[in-house]
Amino acid sequence: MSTTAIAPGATPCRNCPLRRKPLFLPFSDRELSFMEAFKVGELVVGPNVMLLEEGQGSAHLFTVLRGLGIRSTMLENGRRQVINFLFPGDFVGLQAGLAGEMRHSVESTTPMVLCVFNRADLWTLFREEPERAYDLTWIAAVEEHFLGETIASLGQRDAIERLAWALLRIHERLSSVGLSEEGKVPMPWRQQDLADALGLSLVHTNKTIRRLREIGLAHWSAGTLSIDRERLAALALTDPDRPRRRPLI
Amino acid sequence: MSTTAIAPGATPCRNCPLRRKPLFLPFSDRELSFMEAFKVGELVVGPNVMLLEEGQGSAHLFTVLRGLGIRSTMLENGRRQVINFLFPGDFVGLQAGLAGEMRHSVESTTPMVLCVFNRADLWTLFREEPERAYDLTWIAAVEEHFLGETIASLGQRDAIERLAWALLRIHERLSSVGLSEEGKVPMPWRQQDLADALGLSLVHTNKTIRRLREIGLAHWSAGTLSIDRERLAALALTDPDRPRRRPLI
DNA sequence: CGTGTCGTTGAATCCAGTCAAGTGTGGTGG
DNA sequence: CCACCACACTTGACTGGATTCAACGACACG
Repeated sequence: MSTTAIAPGATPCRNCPLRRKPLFLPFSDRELSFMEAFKVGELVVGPNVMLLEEGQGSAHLFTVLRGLGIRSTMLENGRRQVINFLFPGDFVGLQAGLAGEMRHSVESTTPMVLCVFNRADLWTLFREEPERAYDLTWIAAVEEHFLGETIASLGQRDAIERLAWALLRIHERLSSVGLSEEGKVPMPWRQQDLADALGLSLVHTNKTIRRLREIGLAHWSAGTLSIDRERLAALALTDPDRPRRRPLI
Repeated sequence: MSTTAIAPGATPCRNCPLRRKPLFLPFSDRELSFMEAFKVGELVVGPNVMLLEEGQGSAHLFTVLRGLGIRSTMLENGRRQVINFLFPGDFVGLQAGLAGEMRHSVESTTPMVLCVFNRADLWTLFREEPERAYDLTWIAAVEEHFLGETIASLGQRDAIERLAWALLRIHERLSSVGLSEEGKVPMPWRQQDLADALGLSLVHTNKTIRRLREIGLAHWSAGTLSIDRERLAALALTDPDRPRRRPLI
């Protein structure tokens, strides 16, 4: 069911975040040639494939081109925490790229296509392409912000607020990468995944989702999610129009 | 009671993380001269001073030279989440430095001394000092890892495990920057701060700390903390000797 | 057609939050 | 000097949200 293949010298990463925003803008010729040089290949995997495993080193960094995934860690007591979900445009493996070992696992949920880079090329990037390096750090800082927001949710919101916040965030993120159709977005993860992400039990997650459906705030079935954005945001106590990405310098 | 002062051209940051680890190693002459150039001044503040405020822009980045602080955000429902505690060697404001606006507040707990940088110099850093830029990104990646660990704690550990984990982590961190004396480290934060960091109520935090004291795992009083490291680690379900920082590339 | 996975639902239990009151300490001003 | 207040820390009692246990239905798959 799951296949992996690296296709060296494949087409350049038009969706790659290793450049200035906004997403989906075409690269310049100079950028294209650079990406070609830095890129090692393209990784195509089926669903439910472990891309990076906790505790192991990796010679590669990845950029998600297509598909959705999960970044998670296992605690010493055997419980699983989903750190975040992976969307197209996400960068994966910087930590391992810098520190040399993975502290978390990365696995695909849907089939995925990833852009593969050589870890060893990272230093070259910083030396010869300061703009790219700057963008990379910017991505890390944005990522850090999102993790901070997650911490706030796990620490200070109750179950229904957490669910509202998570579904809203996922819906926004998928819409921003063009995966929304008539307000519906793909939602391929299991309830167990969402429960592990929000620090809730599977049972309570299920019942809370039911509550959201009953009051008409979110419908999630058959791998598809549709929401009442305004009212969900009110419940999540989050300003949905809060600015996220500002101009650099 | 609280004073702030910027002293331009002060002594270079011997404790600054903008360089390769380990901490406390002296800078090379080249590094020193660079730090002198990049550094704008030194910020000295009293306890309980708001250094950066949520929603505001800042022209500066900081490095903690001395003292302890708090990084926190306010949720829309008025509840506070402490993202993390600040120790000597921490870098503050990268997110604002890149995104232009703070999404969280930073305040001092004890008197602090910080190294001040110009946000606008960040791009110069990337262009002219790729090594420093690399180190900066490495710091961001390490920070990201710690936030991931916090997420796992808030999501998957119960109250006593969270406390054990937090006290262990704080003790380790303070020891690593040389603030330990005979196993005792300063612990200037309030129980309310720790509660807000761990997503627990003040009352329950208090009672859990009491439990830890009664079974002899941690003593925290009068701003001083001492722990039984081995048994606390066993309770926190964390391997205390897990390697944290590996060689670069 | 058995098997496994995921989703769903009910009941009982318990951990953690809330409410409320009390202690101790340091600072302030009469 | 002492009354008073502000603040952090304690402690007990009650409540409730979330977990756990358990069972069942739907569906895909070999």
